[in-house]
Amino acid sequence: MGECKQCQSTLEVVKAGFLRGRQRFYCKTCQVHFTIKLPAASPQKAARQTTIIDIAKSLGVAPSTVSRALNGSTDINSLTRQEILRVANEMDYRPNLLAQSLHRGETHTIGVVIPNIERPFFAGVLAGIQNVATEAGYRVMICQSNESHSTETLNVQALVASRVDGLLISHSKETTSFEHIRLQLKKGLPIVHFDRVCNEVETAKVVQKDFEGSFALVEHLIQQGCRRIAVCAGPPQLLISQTRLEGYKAALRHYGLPLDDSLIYHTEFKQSESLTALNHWLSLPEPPDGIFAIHYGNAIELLVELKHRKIQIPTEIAVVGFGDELIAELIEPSLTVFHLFPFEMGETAASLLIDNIIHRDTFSPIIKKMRGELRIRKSSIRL
Amino acid sequence: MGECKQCQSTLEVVKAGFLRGRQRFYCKTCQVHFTIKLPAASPQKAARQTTIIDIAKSLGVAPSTVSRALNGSTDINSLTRQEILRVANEMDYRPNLLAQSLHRGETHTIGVVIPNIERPFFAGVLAGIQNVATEAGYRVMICQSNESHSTETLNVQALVASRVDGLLISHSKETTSFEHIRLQLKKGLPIVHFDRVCNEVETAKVVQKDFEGSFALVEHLIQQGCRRIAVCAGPPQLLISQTRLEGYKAALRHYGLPLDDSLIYHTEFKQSESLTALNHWLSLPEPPDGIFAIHYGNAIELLVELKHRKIQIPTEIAVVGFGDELIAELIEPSLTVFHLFPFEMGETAASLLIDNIIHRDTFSPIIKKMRGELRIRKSSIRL
DNA sequence: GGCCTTTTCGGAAACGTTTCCGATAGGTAT
DNA sequence: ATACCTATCGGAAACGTTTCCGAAAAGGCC
Repeated sequence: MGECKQCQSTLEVVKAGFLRGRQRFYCKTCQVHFTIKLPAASPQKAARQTTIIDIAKSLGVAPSTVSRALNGSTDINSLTRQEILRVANEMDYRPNLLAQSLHRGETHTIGVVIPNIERPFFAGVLAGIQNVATEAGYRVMICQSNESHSTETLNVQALVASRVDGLLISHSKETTSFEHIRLQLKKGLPIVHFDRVCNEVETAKVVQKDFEGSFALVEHLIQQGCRRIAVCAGPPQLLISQTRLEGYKAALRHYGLPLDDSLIYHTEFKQSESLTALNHWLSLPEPPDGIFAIHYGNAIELLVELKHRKIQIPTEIAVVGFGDELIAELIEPSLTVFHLFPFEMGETAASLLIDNIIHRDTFSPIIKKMRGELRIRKSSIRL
Repeated sequence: MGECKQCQSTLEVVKAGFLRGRQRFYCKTCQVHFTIKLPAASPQKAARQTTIIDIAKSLGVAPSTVSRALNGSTDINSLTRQEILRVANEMDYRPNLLAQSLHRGETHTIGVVIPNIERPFFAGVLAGIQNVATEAGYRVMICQSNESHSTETLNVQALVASRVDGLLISHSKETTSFEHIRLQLKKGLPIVHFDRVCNEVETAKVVQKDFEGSFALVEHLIQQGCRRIAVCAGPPQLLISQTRLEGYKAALRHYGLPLDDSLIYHTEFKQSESLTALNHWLSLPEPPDGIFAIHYGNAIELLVELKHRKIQIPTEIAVVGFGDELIAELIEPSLTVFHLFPFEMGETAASLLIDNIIHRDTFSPIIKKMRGELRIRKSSIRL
């Protein structure tokens, strides 16, 4: 029998069931239950970072004093502070950001949700975001939706669980419902949309010149003599696809060209699709003499495929694309594009968000439009 | 005079200095000091996420019970659990990961330090890391060193302050001292190097076939008839530069070709440098008939510049590069490369690290070498 | 010496969660 | 009724910070 904790006697001790695998006892004199402690076996303790308490103990002061010394409070003797700073440095003290964040209720971290980190456009945006965020003392946590709506929702939840101070998001191509955004917005989380934005929720947004860029590209094709201009449109759900398509249509209308639905082909950013699109167009009684690809990836693919089929670019078919990359300049013939500035977009979005975080009250659902410029290259010069 | 908190009388109350701007009093009867509270003004309270305590209160149970219900403990009645889960769902409860991490002493987050997120190679690695990490329930925090040693050190410190469970790092080109790594290693932080590794510290490492790839590329050039092969080497400090240069030298030696130092040109990954390198080589009494660029970026630049100068590729000068990208295939002439698998490298590094985190005890400084393959294209086929 | 002051520090609460430990209520055998 | 048992819950401590509040000490002024 065990020995009672209070009376130290074993006389009136009886068994009293099991608790978490350990025998339980009851002392009738003391009317108290107890169990026998196991010799806790874990000498394998993970090395800890030094804490404020460690410093406090080693100097014989209170933790609050150490905190004051480290945070530059005036409520402290300068000699005490010096000593504390010395010891802190000696012990390589690093404040535990988790504890700080938990206490302050803010993490100084912003969450980013993008479709894919490998796409150069988004990588550029990320670099811009990091640049501004780091400058402002914010960390960045990145998630990829992989173009899946459910993953995007999970991403948002994960970032919210990590208690990010704000969210930057560019939607997946599947996303047509925005409840996951609305829910967090209602809870007061600052959110800024960029590139693939939506009209359904009231957030600050950073967008490209989607309409203007498309208009300029198509206008350029028309000025180069193209009369039947096909468009390789993106996923029809995406707002940017729609806006760019609008720009295309507006240009046709403006120059009095007919709108032919058989020349509009929607793709899902997948490799093979531009080929099926091309096959479709070439099988038409009147094939196109110009192609506008909403997404630069499709433009490159089309260029390669046209070359492969020995179709002359730009004389037989001219090609232009939206968005830019080194490859557009180096491929032959070089590709006419509407050049974007992803880095700047990232910077703009991040500074908008951080502003939004700091001044929660004076928020307005502003929409910022990034600059962009027509870069005319060989794939479209027919005159 | 103020009213004493204890005796509620103002008779024996005297002033007693100022404390944080507020008048302080002393009650002589009660021998107690006190100040008058200001009416705290902050109705503008940031919306809070619902907590376990909120759920507990709304159901009239203890927070520990709610925690048990949410974490699938057996120590709970299934009806109680159902109720708690229902309410939790209703209130859109999300556990505060900060509090969890603080308590558990682990964040389920891994830190990544890379030179630059915009470089396709690193973007690919990142994607691989994210893939494995997400699968294993880990979040990823990314920092860019921008090729600066001091920034890299700051990055490491920031990630440590965030209490990441482990670190993945690819060093900046400036980094020759590894104290920042050694310090964390001593504290027990699991660290895995990838790509730009070093020999100075004992960590697990994931590397490319730097030596073998270089050897294969140079061997290929020799087999194509090249006899004076120049090498556009990277920053001489980087171990991968050294290893790749070794591969180059070994191939020359193996085939009995002389080693000519004037054919070795070190660059710093900057744009203009490949041009100065080219100028240097072309000014030699015996210019090279083949160029091996350690970095694919330089290879592309050289290709463009050679075309620009109307120098025939590969007949006059053949070009090969290390590393691959879409552009290598699409440029004309297409570029012969030693193809790498960045995504797989990221996956390997991440799973190595996570394994290291979970089984801290059975760690060994293993070195994993990724696969790679010679992809022969037009820029080097002379026979 | 009494009154008032400033400087400097310690104690405790709070952030939200998990986990340890014990208490209680209700069993079931003898 | 006694001796044992299980199931289910609450309370409190802990993680590492910051911050609120007050105490102690020491000095100045009349």
